[in-house]
Amino acid sequence: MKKKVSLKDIAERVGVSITLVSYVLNNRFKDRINKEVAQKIRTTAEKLNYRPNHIAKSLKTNKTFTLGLVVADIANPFFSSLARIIEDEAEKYNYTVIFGSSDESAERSRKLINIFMDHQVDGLIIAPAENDESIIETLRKTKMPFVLIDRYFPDMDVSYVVVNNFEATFHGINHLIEQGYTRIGMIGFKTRLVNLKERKAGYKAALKKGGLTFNKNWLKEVQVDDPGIGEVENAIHDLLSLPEPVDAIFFASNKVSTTGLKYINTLSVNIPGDLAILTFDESDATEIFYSRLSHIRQPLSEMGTEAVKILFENISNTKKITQRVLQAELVIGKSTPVVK
Amino acid sequence: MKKKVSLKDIAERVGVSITLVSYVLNNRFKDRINKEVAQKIRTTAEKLNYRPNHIAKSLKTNKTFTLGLVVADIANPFFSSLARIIEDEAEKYNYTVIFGSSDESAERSRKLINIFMDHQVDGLIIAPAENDESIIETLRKTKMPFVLIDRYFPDMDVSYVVVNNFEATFHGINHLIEQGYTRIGMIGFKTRLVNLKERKAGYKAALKKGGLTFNKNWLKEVQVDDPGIGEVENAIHDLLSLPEPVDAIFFASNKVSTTGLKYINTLSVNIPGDLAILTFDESDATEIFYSRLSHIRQPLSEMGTEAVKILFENISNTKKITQRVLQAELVIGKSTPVVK
DNA sequence: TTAATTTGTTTAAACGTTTAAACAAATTGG
DNA sequence: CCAATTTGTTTAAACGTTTAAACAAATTAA
Repeated sequence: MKKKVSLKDIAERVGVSITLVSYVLNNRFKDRINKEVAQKIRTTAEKLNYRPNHIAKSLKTNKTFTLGLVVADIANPFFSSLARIIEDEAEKYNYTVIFGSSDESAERSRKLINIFMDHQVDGLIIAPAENDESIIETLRKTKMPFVLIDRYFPDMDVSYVVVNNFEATFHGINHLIEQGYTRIGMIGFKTRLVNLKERKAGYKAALKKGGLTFNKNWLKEVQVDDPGIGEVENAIHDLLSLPEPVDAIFFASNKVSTTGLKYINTLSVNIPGDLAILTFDESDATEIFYSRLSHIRQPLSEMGTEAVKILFENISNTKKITQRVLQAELVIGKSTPVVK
Repeated sequence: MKKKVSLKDIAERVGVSITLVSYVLNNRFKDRINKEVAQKIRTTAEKLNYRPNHIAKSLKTNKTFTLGLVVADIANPFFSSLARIIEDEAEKYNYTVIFGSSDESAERSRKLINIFMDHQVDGLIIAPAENDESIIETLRKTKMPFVLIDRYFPDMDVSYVVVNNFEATFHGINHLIEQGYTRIGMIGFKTRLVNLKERKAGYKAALKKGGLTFNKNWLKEVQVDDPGIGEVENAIHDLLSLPEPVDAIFFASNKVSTTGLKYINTLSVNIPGDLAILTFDESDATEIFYSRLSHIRQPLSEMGTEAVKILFENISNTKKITQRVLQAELVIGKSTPVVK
């Protein structure tokens, strides 16, 4: 097929100026423009199958109707579900989403953010990685609107949407204690990411409040990035091999819970008889693992829509900072029954 | 912070023409250009924190270094894993990916493809929906390079990367028969999508070859798009309530297997004692379901890299059509033991 | 009847790049 | 020493839009 048709082609065909064609197709000055000419322009545009060149438009208007999404890993169901919600929400504003996975690396984050800015996105939604403070800080000094999601930096004055990790975990662990568990292990992450640190803090606080003294052998921390073959497996093994093995395990995210559960499947451990399970995040695992798992459910849908909403407020109103902490909810399944 | 810096700003600062700045920063004519001037340009670019305006560049060069990815649903782990692979692969070519979910609707497919083309993407990777023939056919007549993935249209002369659905399923069902199962149910889809029809055909062919006469009560077909609340659950219920219940179920995709397994969990059916399970696609469920599931594994990584490779061949060489059928592999787990 | 206004359309510049072509100055060749 | 070449740089047009401003013709007002 032939060349792409431009306003010029239509203009020539109809015998008018490019400007007029532009006005008609953008419905501007409709009270001024001759109805018949307008109609003719419209029909030839249709006939020639005209599609506006978004790039040219963007160059002039400085709006690309594109937004950049930086997540840790789009293959992680947590982020892909979020991505889907963001996609749908963005579509309502006629926006398209370009995405990238940082793999929890600050270097990759920076690279992605730069690339997206080079592409002149109108805004960014970012799940920042561990050492992204400086990147985000530079971004803040820029006129580029953005919202952090899932993770944030406590005393940085930027928009974000996160959940109440501390309280949610606190409640979760508290639930375990109330059910009668007394040796509660946790598999978390070796990281400075606040959302994950809050989960750790919530765990410890709940133990304390429940009158259980924290035993450092109960807390296992793995790498956030590069999974580390067998790290989770070893952690579980260790927790179960203690002189007094744990009677419950709290998985701090879907990532560890998924690998963890796979491993537990290979052991002859009876859930929840021998071991109770509580996990942060919902996933297929939550329902498929043979006893329905008790878990802490993040309001994904709300997170996504809020993030987009805040971003667009930021895009139009500029520099309005909104920080939202949503409530994660404890869903009690069958993996944490009352201890007999 | 201030305005974005452009080539013009650098040019003015250094006291040279915009052209020269462009040449230097793009490393063109390096043998001609005065080393010191070049250096000065580079350092001021650095100092001003110059970032090229990709949009302006694209307008001139007609390349956006962006590609569009259309999947059924980015939240489906099958597609998000694929997306991740495509992302990584595209990055090697310095490409960014914009994505959209069609929800198996032709109308949405068309819309997404149009949007992506308006954004002047350099190419498209598309998992087409059920009635996308005409859209793809129009696309074919265009100069836009594209590759279909996962699904294709048998006698359309376009590039694609798919798997051998028929044979893979045939082998899978054959395995069940060899293990001694004689009443094998299938939960598939009510659809015209070839990849799924091939799975059905493979199922039937294997039954026939195995000397089992196909019983139409064994085959349940659900909607591909709009899941239909309880459809899968009812199907399973029916299969197990037959006068002679099935002794094995083949799930035709991760989508049905995930919901199916969740439901089976709520029943008092013993897997694999009462019921063997075979599923197409790998997912967390495959390993987490308490007996490791036998399944048919699609070579996701190969699919993604091949698709990108073919797309880029198409982008540079133009109109070279490549059709790749990759081999899906039967992974024998513990859900399909020999019948005693 | 002429000035002011309205109507319908065009001109021209701009957005930030790329790139072919032009050009002046310096260098080389014969 | 002059012509030809090389070196280093600039001019100008272009990509496909948008948009302020200009404009000519028709209409209205006084």
